[in-house]
Amino acid sequence: MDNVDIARRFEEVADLLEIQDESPFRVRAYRTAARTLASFGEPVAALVEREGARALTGLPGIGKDLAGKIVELLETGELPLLKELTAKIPETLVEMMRIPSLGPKRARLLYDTLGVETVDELEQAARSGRLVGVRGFGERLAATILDGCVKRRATAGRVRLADAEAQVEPLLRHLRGARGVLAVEVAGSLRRRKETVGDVDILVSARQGEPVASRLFSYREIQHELARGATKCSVVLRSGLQIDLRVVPPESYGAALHYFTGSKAHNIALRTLGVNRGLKINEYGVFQGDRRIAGQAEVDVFRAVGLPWIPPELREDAGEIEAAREGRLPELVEVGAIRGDLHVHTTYSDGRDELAAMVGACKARGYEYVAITDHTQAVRVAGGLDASGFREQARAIGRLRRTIDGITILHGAEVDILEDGALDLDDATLAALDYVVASVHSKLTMPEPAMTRRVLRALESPFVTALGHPTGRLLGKREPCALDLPRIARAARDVGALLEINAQPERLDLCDIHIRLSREAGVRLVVATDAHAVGELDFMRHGIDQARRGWCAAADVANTAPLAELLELIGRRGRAATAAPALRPATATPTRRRAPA
DNA sequence: GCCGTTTTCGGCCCGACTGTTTTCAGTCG
Repeated sequence: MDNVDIARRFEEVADLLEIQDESPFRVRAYRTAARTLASFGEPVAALVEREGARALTGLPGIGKDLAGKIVELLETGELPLLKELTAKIPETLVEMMRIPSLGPKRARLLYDTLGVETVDELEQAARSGRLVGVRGFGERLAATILDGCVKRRATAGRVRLADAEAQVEPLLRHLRGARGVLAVEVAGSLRRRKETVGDVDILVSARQGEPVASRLFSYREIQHELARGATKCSVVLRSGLQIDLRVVPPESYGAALHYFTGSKAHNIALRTLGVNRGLKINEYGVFQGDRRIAGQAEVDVFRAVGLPWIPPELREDAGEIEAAREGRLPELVEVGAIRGDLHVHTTYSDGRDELAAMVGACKARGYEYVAITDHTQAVRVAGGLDASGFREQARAIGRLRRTIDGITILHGAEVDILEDGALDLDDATLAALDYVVASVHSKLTMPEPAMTRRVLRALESPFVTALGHPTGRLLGKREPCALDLPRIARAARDVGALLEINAQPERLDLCDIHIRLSREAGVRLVVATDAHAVGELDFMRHGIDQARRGWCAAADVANTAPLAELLELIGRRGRAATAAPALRPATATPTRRRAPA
């Protein structure tokens, strides 16, 4: 039972308590504890073993009672409270509660009056008209609920960040055309760069709300309206994405931006700081009595409670407020700091663009280096290379190095980690490469101990530079494989291997929590696109978003280093001596090659 | 259920909007 498992149990308890109309503060206590656990870098089991159960009460939001429940879960894997709660009401009500407009109260009411227990039953009840007539339910609410059931089936609730962003850009441009608009900005989880978003919050600064609302409702992609108020509107786009729009006057814009960026937990924590200073913080400003003392700029809201500005990516109430107070906020890595892409495919395997095109595109981006990392043969669908294939590619890269200057080409591979942890390429071939990404592509459902052993064995190879897309997850499609990530991180640190933050929008693997945990374990990370075409080199920014959510500074990311430093870094592995000849042409100064035209 | 430079008891963030109901509860962020 790891931290995330325990956190999940606590969330379940919170949901069930809420449905049973328990004290909202008790509910919140479980949610706070769940968040603390989910983002805690070390397994709590290890903490308990080392310092005893009492140490748990040192964690934020965990007191004597919850510490006891954690220990109980660690020892027995069971939580009697959870059993007690599910004996009283079905767990499936929790799913029902996720339907928009249905909360704990209404879910409970429908269960009590109609015996509705699941989302499917809810949908049937809505279709048959049985909802109307239940106290507090009219035609409109029934229709909204039915719509929510259908949508839930279609989208499973959340949209990938990159997809949401692509839909929002044109809408933002549309809104900027409204009369009297001073500023338009995205807030919410999109601004926090969360990997998936439930809906999109847009904030507009303007004196008058009505022209902005009219402008919104004239947008052609709108499917239907959910709410239309003087300062707050909600619509659903044809794609199913929900947009919430808020209009505030300029003197409140900063406060509103902070407010609607969230996260909710971060806001609560910040407001509590305000309360302690006799301040009231809401979306209109920071108030001392009736007097507004801040609100125009976001930074002033933080200043009012004695904090520096905190980047949106960190606002999860996961230690950022404490770090800000103590001056420990990291200076987050930016996409402009990236000096090269270290995971790139070409037509040698399953890439869609030729070697020269990929290298040229990297050079055009201003990169100092690129690692060409085609698949090995185990990945048959990808047309992976064998040893002779890599020798042939090496010759092609050699020729290209003589004709292109200004960028250093590292010859690499994305070598498959086989079922037993062996690598899909012989040592001699691996030794001739400059950069080796080792990745799992098959048998992703192995149990955790076996999968962990498999990856640990791969990391033992002195030729492995980085572990590629470590958990193999595909957002919304495939769960991460069972892997003892903290252990992998420690092993990577000990052997000097890098952990990859794969920037493919559907991977974003590692996730934010694992990145932070790895960083804190002292592992160096690498943000790489895994590009299979020139256009995918743009994915770098998605990987950087993820790195920032994981508290990474530039120094935590290997490919922000200049070439010489990078080579030193990856050369720390045992293969430095053998790899040196292969690197020599790559490190030659550009002036020794082609003369400038 | 947590927490404490107001406190070990009594607080616990704050407001907009909807739909339903005749003054407000529920939901949402």
